[in-house]
Amino acid sequence: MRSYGEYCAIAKSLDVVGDRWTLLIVRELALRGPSRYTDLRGGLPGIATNLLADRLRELEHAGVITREDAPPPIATTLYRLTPRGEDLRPLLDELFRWGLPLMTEQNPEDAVRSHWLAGAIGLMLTDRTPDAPPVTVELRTGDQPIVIETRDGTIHTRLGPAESADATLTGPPKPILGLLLGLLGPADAKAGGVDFGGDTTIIERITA
Amino acid sequence: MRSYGEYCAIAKSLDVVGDRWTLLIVRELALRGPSRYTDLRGGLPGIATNLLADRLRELEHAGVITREDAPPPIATTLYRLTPRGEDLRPLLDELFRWGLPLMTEQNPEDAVRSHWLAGAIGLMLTDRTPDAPPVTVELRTGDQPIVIETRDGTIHTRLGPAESADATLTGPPKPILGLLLGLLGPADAKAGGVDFGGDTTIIERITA
DNA sequence: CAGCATCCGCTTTGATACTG
DNA sequence: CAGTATCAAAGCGGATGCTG
Repeated sequence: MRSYGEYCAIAKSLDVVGDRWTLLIVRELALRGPSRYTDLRGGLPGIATNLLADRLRELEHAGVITREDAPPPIATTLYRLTPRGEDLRPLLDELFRWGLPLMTEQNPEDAVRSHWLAGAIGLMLTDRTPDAPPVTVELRTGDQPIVIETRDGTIHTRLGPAESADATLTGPPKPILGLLLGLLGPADAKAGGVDFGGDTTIIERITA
Repeated sequence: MRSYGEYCAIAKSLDVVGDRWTLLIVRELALRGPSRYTDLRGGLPGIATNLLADRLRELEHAGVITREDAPPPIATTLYRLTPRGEDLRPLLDELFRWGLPLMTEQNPEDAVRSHWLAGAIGLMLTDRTPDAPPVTVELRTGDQPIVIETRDGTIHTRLGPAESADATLTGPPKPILGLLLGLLGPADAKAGGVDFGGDTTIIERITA
């Protein structure tokens, strides 16, 4: 990207991370941790491969990421956020918060990746009864299951199946999100295609 | 900008405000309040006028800004942030914070506008002795003076000359910023071209 | 297969000129 | 003042090819 040529902190930030795809690459590294080139591409559907290579170079040059050889026996290079790159997390959080209302419009051709939802869900849920025993909810939507766990009154999310879920939600991402956000009641969510499993009262405990 | 086509809140935010110039237009409206087309152009040196017109249309369509006729006798239209647009302020703040370290590099051809600095300076200064009598500092840099005032222990900034400043700093923006950020001592700031006026001990009171 | 580089058609941007 | 019109240059998306 051409520099804006402004002596302004906001413009200088955008000089570095304002390019198309750049912040989404940072998002991938923030959500997945150190990643291979191919995994990044999988999380950025539609990016041209040369563009990904260009952006990674620029981000490395700007001190936002580093490339490193993975420890043996894995023969690949990993891309990782530097501390300066980690400092972008609050910015990603703000983008997430501002964009959340837009999630009510799901374009049919929108790609869905569970890890996009997982990392963000923790930002919007709270455990209403933190002193009650911890619970586990599994969301079955997107390309892999999402596990929501309460620990010490805070919400944690991770990918992959739960060993034992107290409740499960299965269905399209939009009504599941609507339910968790408190925009949809259980009846509306069911009508939207969500299947409830296990102890459904738990859902109320963690919805916003 | 083409949509990223991702069912992800961050990507959906960027679908709306990720275009080149878009967030800088929001910055202008956030810093200046309701503005005329020509004033926006003045705060966005280098933007092509057709592009500004395009972006304003898109932002209006996205519900981020509104255009309205100014009250008589002024015959012009004003652009103003909607509440949804105001919600972008925390995002601008994060961009500002992340970009602040980049302000140590000032490209000689970087444009300087006082209002870019003024709105942001309040984010980084604190009054260390809030119980002491309020003070006023005037910065003479950029295209117009900046007034820093302490009120009730918090820092306020505005543009335009101060009626009576307790201290003044005159010179190039970079060393003035370095001084206020605590990166430069008074001697270094002087060496960088900063002229001190009035009671310079006040500067220490408000530097980060 | 992972990790790019090259090429090509298309879209977006930047610069300038022009108009109500 | 507040834009629209035009056009060259840069950037992007998609396909393909190369290298360890």
